[in-house]
Amino acid sequence: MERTRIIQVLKSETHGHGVLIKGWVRTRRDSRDVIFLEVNDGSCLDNIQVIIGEEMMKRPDLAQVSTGASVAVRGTLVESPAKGQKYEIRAGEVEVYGLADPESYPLQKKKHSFEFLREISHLRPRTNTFGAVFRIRNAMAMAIHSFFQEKGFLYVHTPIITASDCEGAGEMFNVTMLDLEKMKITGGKADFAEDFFGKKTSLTVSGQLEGELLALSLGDIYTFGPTFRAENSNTSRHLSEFWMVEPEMAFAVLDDDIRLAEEFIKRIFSLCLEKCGDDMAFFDSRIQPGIIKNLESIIRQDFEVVTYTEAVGILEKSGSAFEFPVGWGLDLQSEHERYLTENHFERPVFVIDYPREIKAFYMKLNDDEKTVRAMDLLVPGVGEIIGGSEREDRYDVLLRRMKDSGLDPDEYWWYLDSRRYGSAPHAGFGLGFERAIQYVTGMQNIRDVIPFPRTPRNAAF
RNA sequence: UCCCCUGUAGCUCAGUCGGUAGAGCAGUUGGCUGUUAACCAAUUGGUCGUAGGUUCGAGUCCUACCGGGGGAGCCA
Repeated sequence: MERTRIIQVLKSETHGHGVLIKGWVRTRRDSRDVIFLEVNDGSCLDNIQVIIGEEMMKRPDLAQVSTGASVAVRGTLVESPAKGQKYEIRAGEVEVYGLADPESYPLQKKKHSFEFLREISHLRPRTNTFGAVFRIRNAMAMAIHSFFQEKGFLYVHTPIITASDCEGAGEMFNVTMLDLEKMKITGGKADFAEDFFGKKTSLTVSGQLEGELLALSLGDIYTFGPTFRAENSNTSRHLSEFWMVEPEMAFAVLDDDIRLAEEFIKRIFSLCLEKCGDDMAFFDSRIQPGIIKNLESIIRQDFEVVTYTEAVGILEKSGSAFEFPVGWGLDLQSEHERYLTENHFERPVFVIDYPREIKAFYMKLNDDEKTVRAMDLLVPGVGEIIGGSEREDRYDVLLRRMKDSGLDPDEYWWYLDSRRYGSAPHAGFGLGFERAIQYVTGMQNIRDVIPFPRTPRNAAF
């Protein structure tokens, strides 16, 4: 007999037939004539109740089965005579794969704090919350792929090891085979010519520059992969290793970028609601009440578009006492972003045309020479979720902007070549995958939406 | 990196004015029971984050360091 996933068993239209399930025991309750096991196999939030009758109760291996043990149960799917569940399995045969010593097994039936569960990241996927989070993570990854694939975007792979000294997005991790221990002892200095690649290399902070090259060859592309930032940020919204989605469109301007971003957000949110109804109901009742309604309203609403200059005007006229100053040329702080999206517009809003001084060198300069064709999507609850721009496609302007930003154009000869030969207008954006998951699930800490988080001083598991 | 809070049993926490360690849960044992946050009774379990200091005496006060949380900056 073949194993059936518990999600399928619980959805059965009929009963009375034989089933084989395999999973991990969530709880065990003993009665005089029967043992009740709640078994979960990760396919869904719900457990299946297994009934072990008198004939097997005395078996020594079954006597030791407790929370955390893994079992296979072959039996008959029957309607449950008691309240609490529609079906249960009357066990005919139970095989114990692995026991879990109750004296040391850290997961209890009660609720644990997320801080504690983070210390046992190797076992936390066995809890309701983390099972649900990782099923949503899967659904969202698939939603991203299906959205872009349906639109004809090519999924491209950009390098993880890069020789670009600075991609303009924070501190980078070095990649080296040099013997650092030896250097420390002898007081020697790193000679990167001697290193594995013959030059200094790092882990990528973004695949965007390479993504642009592929867009300027293949049309519409997207990357979806890990990125690394060696910033010493200790917050609930930053990871040292995180996943990023970066679409890039050739022959596209800022307006196309905005339309793509709006459609993209609406689509991945609705696919999560559609594919993970039970898990979303769990987040709505246990993690963040109202999250489903909130997502549904985002899917329904038209997003607002304002220029940075207009946004600053709104903030100046708001009469709100902000902790940080508001003024043209200053970057918008979290509190300002949240005021715009939560208090003023009460919906997602794109802020465009930022001052060039506070944005990256590759963003296209507007005719006013003061602003660039950047866009940030702000959403209620978290603030910025997407950042993007139309790229500077004029060779001479890009070269000037690069020099002004203190970058060495020789290092980026390959990037500049894309503007020397067949340059074309193009635009794209970046979405932090984990932040999107945080938004959909309502999970407060980004460390709890990735299975094994990497943060400063933390790389266990 | 900065500011604030915090660290006591496996987990969640209490511990008064500085006087020598507590609860609930889980675990263990026994009882009851188609149970479902099961229930009832008994019971094991502690270098109070680490290192100094003040004091007759420190979980409690002081200093430094380490860990965790919240906020900020940077950003995605």
